[in-house]
Amino acid sequence: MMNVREKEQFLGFLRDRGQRVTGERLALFDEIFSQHGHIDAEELLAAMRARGLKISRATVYRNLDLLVESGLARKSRLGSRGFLYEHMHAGQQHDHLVCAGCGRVVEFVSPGIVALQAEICRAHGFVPARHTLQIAGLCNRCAEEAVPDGLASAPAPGRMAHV
Amino acid sequence: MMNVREKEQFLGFLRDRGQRVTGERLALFDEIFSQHGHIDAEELLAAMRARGLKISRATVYRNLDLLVESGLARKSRLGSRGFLYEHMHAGQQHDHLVCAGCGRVVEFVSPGIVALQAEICRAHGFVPARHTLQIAGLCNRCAEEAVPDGLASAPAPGRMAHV
DNA sequence: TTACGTATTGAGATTTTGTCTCAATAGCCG
DNA sequence: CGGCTATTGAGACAAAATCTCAATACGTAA
Repeated sequence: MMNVREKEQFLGFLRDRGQRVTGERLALFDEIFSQHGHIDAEELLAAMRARGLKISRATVYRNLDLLVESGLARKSRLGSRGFLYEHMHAGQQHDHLVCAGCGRVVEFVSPGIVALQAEICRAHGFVPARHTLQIAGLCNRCAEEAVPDGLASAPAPGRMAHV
Repeated sequence: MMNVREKEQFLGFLRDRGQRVTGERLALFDEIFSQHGHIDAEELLAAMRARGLKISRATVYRNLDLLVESGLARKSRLGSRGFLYEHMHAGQQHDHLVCAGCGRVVEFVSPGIVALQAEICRAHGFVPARHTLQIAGLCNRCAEEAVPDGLASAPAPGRMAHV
């Protein structure tokens, strides 16, 4: 089984707060860690039901928030409506590049932003906790507007990169 | 009258797109430029009605989007629900520092983030357009948890600063 | 292992936020 | 001024998330 470390972190989080380890919580954990990109609560619910699990919408919403509080998931708004969730791995903070044309989301990790965050917080007497950086622009394909067929390769969306 | 330059920009924007200059649009423009911080659509609607203006909710929502398209307003999600709007001054892009304790929002301008945005986009073949950076942390007052009475001064919230 | 107290769940109602409809109104242009 | 049509208003509608409360199941202690 993958995600042993993260699951332990989740169980520890629940124990520390005196909250119960329920079948629904474990199932939701497994589901979000089996998903690759960003996914919304409704899709997550549908995916779990498709696997034969019987779970209520309210439970999914409630426990997604719990996962976010535990630091194992992140809630963000990359589209125009609704929140999207993604699982997190310990200590790994990444940001998003969103194409205004096709909506494609590329994740990236930038040491620069971490330094910048510290600098800005120092200047304003804040203790930094976390940040959200979203850059909107046009991806190579959308920037060329009318792309000639068969010329551009089709790179896999949602890959991770370092800057 | 203030905001002459911005109002001209708005009128020009409408003309360029062949859209009409209506009383409601001008009133919304005046209202959002009379507001200082971030405000949501419902509050804006209430404020306009409190001034004796007769305007519909749909019109406020529609024209807020129009102001955003014109570049004179920005729509963001600083709280947990709903969108907040703020007026913009030509060419000025700022970001937000949000206190996780008291919710106070401090605006800042950072040349560093602009450079970073360009660098990241170059690395991924994106043409940069705009970005949203939100840093969450604890402000000086909240960081001290239990603040001794009368010790801390009460700085005005929502001020603008440069880094 | 069982029994108990209580956190958690499920199903649907409800709230919240924003969009849509379409007849009436009012800009804009000749 | 008069006509064409974008825009507005009022409320219906839709989407997303939260709330309610009885039923269930987790954790603890005997």
